[in-house]
Amino acid sequence: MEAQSEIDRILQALGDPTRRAILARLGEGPQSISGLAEPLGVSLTAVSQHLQILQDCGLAQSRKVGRVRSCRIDTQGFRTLENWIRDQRSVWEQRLDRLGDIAAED
Amino acid sequence: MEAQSEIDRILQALGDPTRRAILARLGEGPQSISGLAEPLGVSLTAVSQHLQILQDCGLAQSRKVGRVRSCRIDTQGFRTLENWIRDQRSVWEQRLDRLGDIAAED
DNA sequence: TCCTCACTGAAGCTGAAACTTCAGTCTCGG
DNA sequence: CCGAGACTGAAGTTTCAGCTTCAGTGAGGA
Repeated sequence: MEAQSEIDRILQALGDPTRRAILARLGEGPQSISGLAEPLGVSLTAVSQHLQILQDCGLAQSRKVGRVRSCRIDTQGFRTLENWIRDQRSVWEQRLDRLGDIAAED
Repeated sequence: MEAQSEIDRILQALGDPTRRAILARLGEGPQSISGLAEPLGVSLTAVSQHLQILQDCGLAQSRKVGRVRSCRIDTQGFRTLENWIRDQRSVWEQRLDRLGDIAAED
């Protein structure tokens, strides 16, 4: 299980509650690393590590402004996720339409 | 962090690669526990445990037919996930429209 | 210039999650 | 009724993701 796809990395990233809390906060507007760390009660290092993961799969962005890192939501990863779910559903629906086995098995 | 919401449990469930593999297989049609375990190279017990988690958050269903457990996709959890993403996006888009700070900050 | 503030990198710790084994239970075919 | 096959439950093991601390680095204010 090496070299995951983007959707794998997105789902894995969203699996962690601290990262979801970071994203929720970023949803309200841009934040610094300290601004994110404080309400969560974790170290700056922890937030930096999470942010790296969120950036690597396109769920967050950041850039350094002076000595402060400004973090924000990246919508690209969420679009990827939305498309993935749509694709999944269409696969099942096609299969179910084709076989018509819902009523048959239930 | 006790008593997670349904969307939290869904995302946490999808975070695991083995569970995603199980769902991918179920996407092709119903399967028994053994049918799921064999290609994954894990024990039946492991699959049972994962299935329990997937059922608890509405991503899979199963029922026992004789001595075989028949497992399938549950679309309910995926609908919940799809709605969650839509909601998230609409929140950000509202904020960005209101503040018009994309160009201003970049 | 010097100090503080905001972070970063390296390295180690720890608890929860994923996995295993093994001993049942229940179903079905012969 | 007996045996094999499909799971299930309990209990133990192990890995690793998320966390910490601490020692830098580099920006900016006094």
